Amino acid sequence: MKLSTRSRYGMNAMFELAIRHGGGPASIKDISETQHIPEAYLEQLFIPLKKAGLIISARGAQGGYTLARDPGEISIGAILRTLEGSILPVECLDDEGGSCCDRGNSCAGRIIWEKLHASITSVVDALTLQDILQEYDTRNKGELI
Amino acid sequence: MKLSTRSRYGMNAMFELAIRHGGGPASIKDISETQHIPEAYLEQLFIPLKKAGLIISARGAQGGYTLARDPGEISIGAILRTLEGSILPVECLDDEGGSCCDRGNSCAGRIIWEKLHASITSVVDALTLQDILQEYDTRNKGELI
DNA sequence: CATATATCCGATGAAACTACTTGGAATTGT
DNA sequence: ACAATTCCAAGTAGTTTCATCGGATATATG
Repeated sequence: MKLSTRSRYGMNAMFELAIRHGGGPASIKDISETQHIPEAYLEQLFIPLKKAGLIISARGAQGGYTLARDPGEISIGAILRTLEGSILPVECLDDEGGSCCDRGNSCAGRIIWEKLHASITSVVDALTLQDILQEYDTRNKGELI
Repeated sequence: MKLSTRSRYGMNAMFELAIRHGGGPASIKDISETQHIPEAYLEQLFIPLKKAGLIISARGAQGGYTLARDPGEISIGAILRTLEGSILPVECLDDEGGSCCDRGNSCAGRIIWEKLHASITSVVDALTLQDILQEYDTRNKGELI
């Protein structure tokens, strides 16, 4: 029931890439400094994000990472699923013969989870980096930087 | 992003108590057998649930546990919060001076979390054990027990 | 070409957490 | 008295999380 450090770091890194979108590639060093993420750790987080096709890398000097698509086309859900693994690990699913409890096929956990999962996915899949960017701008408007 | 075993066990145990509500107290032994929860482990889960005032215990022979209120008055949210600890552990909160990143007060993780949290709580706080009971009955209607 | 700058890659390690166990003391219905 | 049952405080094995380290590989730039 909480955002792991992994997700938070990864999320913030993606957010940072969104902010810099349009400029050149951003290096791990730059991102980790701005977002206060351990350099070597962030490197690891970028591996699955790259594999998932959410970011693109450029090796060598002046290299770094870029969003693979516009911020409006990358959903928070996609990022979260990539970092966190599947968002729906109810072990109590598809067990043949109600092995979950002795009370038939539908245990409480399953019923609850289904409702919870539907709610969570509807939120994170509808939300894009662009939305976060916008909200961020709104909030920091007028604040002392 | 998943229901821990702890939550699932605790949830199912509470569900079991809801089913038995109105009858006498149910012992840990009975519950753990029906719901396939390790006995000694369930014992531990009941401690916080009792402290939170969600269940009542009766010691001695023929003792056991009972829901403290009617199933309709116990929300899934209350149970989850009790078992899981606070549902809102964004470390990146109330840090003075934007220590989260160098980009002002509102980091991406925070914005996302707030939306996610609002969505989750609205679901789990509106849902009661009674609702689960009902859904459970509906689903298992006509099924071979 | 040489070099500094980066990503890539695989292994390793410490700390925290999770799931579960153990052993026994205290309480209470029969 | 006795058996059933909650209460309580540690302890433990396994997993996961959060990293770190060392070096190989690629590439702009001078």
